[in-house]
Amino acid sequence: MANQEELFKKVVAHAKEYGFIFPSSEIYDGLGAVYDYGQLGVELKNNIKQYWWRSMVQFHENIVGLDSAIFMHPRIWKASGHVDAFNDPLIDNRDSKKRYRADVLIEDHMAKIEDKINKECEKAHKRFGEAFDRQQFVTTNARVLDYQRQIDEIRARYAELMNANDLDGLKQLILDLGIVCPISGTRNWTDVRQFNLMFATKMGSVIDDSDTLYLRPETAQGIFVNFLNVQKSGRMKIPFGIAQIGKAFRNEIVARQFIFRMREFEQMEMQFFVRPGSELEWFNYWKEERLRWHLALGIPREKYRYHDHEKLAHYANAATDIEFEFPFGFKELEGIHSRTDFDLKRHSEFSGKKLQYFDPDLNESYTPYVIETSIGLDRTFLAIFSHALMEETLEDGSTRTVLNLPPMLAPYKAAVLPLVKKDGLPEKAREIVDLLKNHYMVQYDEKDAIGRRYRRQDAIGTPFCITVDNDTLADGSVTVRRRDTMQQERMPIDNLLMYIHNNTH
RNA sequence: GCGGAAAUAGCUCAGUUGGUAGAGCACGACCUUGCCAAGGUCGGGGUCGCGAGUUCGAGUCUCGUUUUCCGCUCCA
Repeated sequence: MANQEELFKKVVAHAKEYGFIFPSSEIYDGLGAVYDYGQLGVELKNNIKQYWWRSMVQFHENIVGLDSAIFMHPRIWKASGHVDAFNDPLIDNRDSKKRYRADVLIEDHMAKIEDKINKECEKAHKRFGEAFDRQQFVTTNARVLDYQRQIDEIRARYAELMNANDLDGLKQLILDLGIVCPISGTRNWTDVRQFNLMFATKMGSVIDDSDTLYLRPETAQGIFVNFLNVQKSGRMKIPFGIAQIGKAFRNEIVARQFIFRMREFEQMEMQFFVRPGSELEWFNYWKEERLRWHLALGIPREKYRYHDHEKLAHYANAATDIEFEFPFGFKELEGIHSRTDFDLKRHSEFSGKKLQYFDPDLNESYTPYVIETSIGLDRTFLAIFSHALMEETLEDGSTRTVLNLPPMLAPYKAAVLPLVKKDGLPEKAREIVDLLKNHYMVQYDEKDAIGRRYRRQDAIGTPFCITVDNDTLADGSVTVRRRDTMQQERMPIDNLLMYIHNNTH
């Protein structure tokens, strides 16, 4: 495990040192859990996107793309359940380190007083037997009336505080009521804090509540609200899918582990619309299909595992994660969820628009069921990058650092290196760069000894180094040195394009 | 959010009881050389994360703060 931690530190350091990933706003002390992709990172990330897009949209005739806006109508997040499910005032007990919903603590406290009233009633019932009239008792007994008055007071004060969104007042109420932590039994509370997973901003010049917009916490809703647009304009027939790559934002309470959990991140999602009743069949299809996609990157099967959800979200009737063994353990990389007709039905309800599909085969209309595949782009980046980074011990006992990326994902496909910086070799190398750069990202490097330049390319994952020497000037041939084997092969310049093509697809 | 640890050059680190900030690598220029990371010469780069305090004097001591890492917690 210590080795794993060391490896993870190396991953972070390597990513920064070679320009893959930088902490955001670093010269201003950074911004928590936000990162920037550097000059090599953006290439790798774009290549991952392209690989996903091709495998989903280009290779499936019944899947089309979409790029919906980050800003969406605020009611969308009401319909999706995001507004209500994640807007709770929370408070921590410092001794037990447990977190509670402040409103639940207060409700529980009131319930305890309610219990006292019930106990008084029971006692009176025993005393008076059949003659006991609860209604009369609770409206006349002094002790019960006092309890009731307490409850009413708390409720009134609580409602007022919640309306005013007065978090300090809520804490004071908890202190005044003498509420203790059920575990530690102490009153050592932190301040009450409002946790809303969604970032809010304002649209328009008039600042009031109706103008509050949220930065989307997932890209899926943009697909659901465009369901009819795409289906009708694209004449799509069920089953069909809509794919989207885009940024999403979550105000995580704890965001850590490098780019694994960020506040601003990128998702690659596909919502697949199917006939009701066939959803579990399609769920299983995508479950297998998506794992195949990961395995095609050449990462061993044992680095992946499925994690089936037992506790399902409110919208799902089946769910599984594809987990990857990161340096810090198996963690979710992609989710495949059977979302039923929850989303389309809710949007239908909230928008008043009928979101249905007329199925010509069945001659009837229905709300389609949805299978979602949702993969974190940054997590995929981290999985590929951390698995690719290795320190290899060579035969002579020395080590080399290699970024063993799948060639199709490598930022640079080739580096062109003049063996020496004279005799016209740099000029010849430039010609080769010009030839290749129309088709591939290539790098030119003439600084330092040739072996050093090979190792530099190894460290950023460039699969091929093309070396120009004096023979090149004579016969138009170059040596191609492969990253993985360090073997060299001599070939005519004319063959380079085809050679790179054949080895990077 | 709680607890623990760390922060000095791009990177890895040194810096003595508090007394003028260093090394290696990397980077730039020039010379030399050439097929698997270490040639030579010269050079650029740090108000020691930030802010206070103690002191004649703080990289070093104290407090606060920010960021990162580890553990807990949270994650529709």
